[in-house]
Amino acid sequence: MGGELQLGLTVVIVAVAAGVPRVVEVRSGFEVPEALRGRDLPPPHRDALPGATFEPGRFRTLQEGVRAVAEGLTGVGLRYVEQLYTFGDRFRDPHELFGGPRALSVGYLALVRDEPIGGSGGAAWRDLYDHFPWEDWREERPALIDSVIVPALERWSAAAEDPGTRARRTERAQLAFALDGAPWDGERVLQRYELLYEAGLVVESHRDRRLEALAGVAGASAPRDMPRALGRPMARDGRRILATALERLRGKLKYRPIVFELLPPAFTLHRLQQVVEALSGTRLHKQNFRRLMISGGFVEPTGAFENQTGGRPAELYRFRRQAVHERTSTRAIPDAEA
Amino acid sequence: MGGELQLGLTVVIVAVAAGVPRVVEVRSGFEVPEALRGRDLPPPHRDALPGATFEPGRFRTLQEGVRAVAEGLTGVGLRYVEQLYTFGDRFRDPHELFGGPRALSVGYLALVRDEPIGGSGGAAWRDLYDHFPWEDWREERPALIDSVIVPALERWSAAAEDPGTRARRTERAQLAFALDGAPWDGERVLQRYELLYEAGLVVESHRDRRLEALAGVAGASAPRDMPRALGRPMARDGRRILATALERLRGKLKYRPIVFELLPPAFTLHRLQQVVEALSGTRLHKQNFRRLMISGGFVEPTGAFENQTGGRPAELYRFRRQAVHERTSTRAIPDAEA
DNA sequence: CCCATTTATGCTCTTATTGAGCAATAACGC
DNA sequence: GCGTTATTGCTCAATAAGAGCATAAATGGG
Repeated sequence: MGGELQLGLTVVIVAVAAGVPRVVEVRSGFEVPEALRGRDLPPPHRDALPGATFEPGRFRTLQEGVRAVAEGLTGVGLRYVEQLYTFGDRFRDPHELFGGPRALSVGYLALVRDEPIGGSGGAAWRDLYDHFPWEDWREERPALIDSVIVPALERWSAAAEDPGTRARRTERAQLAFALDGAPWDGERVLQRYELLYEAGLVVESHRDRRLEALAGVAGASAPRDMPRALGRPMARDGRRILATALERLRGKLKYRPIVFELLPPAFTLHRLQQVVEALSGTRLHKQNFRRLMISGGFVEPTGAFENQTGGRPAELYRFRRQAVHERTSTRAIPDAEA
Repeated sequence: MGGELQLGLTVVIVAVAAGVPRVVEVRSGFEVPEALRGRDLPPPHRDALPGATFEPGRFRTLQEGVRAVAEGLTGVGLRYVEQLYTFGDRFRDPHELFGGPRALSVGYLALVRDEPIGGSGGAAWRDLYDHFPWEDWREERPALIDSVIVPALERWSAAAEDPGTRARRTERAQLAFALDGAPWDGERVLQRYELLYEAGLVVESHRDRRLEALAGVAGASAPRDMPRALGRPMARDGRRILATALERLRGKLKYRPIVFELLPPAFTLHRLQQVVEALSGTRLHKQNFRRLMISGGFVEPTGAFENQTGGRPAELYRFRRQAVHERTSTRAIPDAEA
């Protein structure tokens, strides 16, 4: 009852450039299996997260493997690395459908400073919110929530035969997208992605169902309707891993001073706030943000000033590493504005 | 450069019985390798966490595998399952030292109600704090911290030749055990265990170094001194996984209503508080705890009463599942008493 | 039956945190 | 000089949270 097993490492490498949260991506190496050439295959998605098969003999720890993969690919030094989750659902890699080994992957989150990618592997930065347009609330409530998501989720709920299922779907939709008047919870990134996946609102869901049908998985049938697909898709379960990373990042931001790993040694408080906002996807109250950073002991002034601000020059601050210890209050960033 | 790879699942199954937090353990199946019979091997530790090799063909998800392992072994239904971490450090399984495959394991946390174990696999409950006596602050600051840990950590710091290392060790010790007057942080369970491991205060650290020396790992030498060992050891990296589980559990307790998975459908507020205290390892202010539970909407009265309390009868409450949604305030339990 | 004991429950008081906004400061370009 | 832009300082109110006092409702011993 064994079957083959393959363990991969996948890294979500995040930086923030001028208010844009970005992720390192590579071209997907997916190849259409021999037996299916010419058939009605879904087009392979080209964006993929960088990763590699874990070589047991080569690294003492998984994290060493991650660093080697990521730094080799991008030439950028990882300033923070954290294990996210191990993704092991069957068929997460389409090759499994055609006799390939069961492919598990350990996902990692890595933070880097905003630097150009030096590697030669065809890696490039991309705006994180290209994949999750509904997650960026900095300007305003994203329009596609009301114009596309809500109606589609309502149709999806209504489509369930069983009233119990119907109620559960409605409730999940309300919870994930704060439709019941509750405030938006920026952290539920994965919950939202999975809901959209199940409701058939992201292309991957159709791709996977079609592949399963082609591979002859019991009970699988190619979906007929193809509603408007949301966000830029990724190969395999890349977007699920990315959603996990964003969720973790948003959560951690709140009580651990990890933003600073994304910034140069000296920065203005405005720049710092911009980075936080880019990742949390919300706007913050400027004065309160400053108060928390300073009185919380996270930063200290350098004495130097930045005068390209367009207004009054802003003082440059540096991160106080000791702040990690003092930890008087737990919070590391304030709540979003109402 | 491949080498073999083996993926295991390991489960930390937690319940609370009458104020005692307990974990399911099995007898370790470690066997002394042929080549080393009769040599000066460290005695194998008998307590082990339940687990099994993951069979790729058999389960659709890792979590299904975990449920099968855990419920098959104990006969107890898992009420909550969460992936913890994937442990992949080289030599976490001693067999690797003697030519065995690289053994990774995906660790899971599972919560169950306090029930007798029905399985036939030799599984049994054990007090969690047998393994971490320094983590239980319910009665008072554990005496062994001042009598054993602090002096030993001071010796360990002083033993470093390099002044930088010395300073770093001192700082880590202060941070982990709150020696600088900072309040005890119950969540740093893993940090503390790893510190004690590095400082040679838990037997596993000596065991591992002896094994590595026997297996001829470069740079490894059997330790000479054997200071007082703290807490009950476990096979392999069981205690590291257990520490990870306790840390996660303590953290999650604070902002997610998962305590209720450990309780019967109806319970007194006192019982609820006991369970939280057992896991957090601290005492809570009774009135404030009640206030938070009730005003936070986590519980509602059933109307029935419990009169075996020894004093005034206590009302029985039940968990309000909807509380998960309302989530007005984030907190799910108050801070510890000062 | 009264009373000490025990545990549950209700309520107040004080302080710290935090959301929100007003106002002043210090640069720039015309 | 003056409008513009952005930084910085400060106040105020609402809320959450820590701590303790007081009362209620059971038990058991004299």
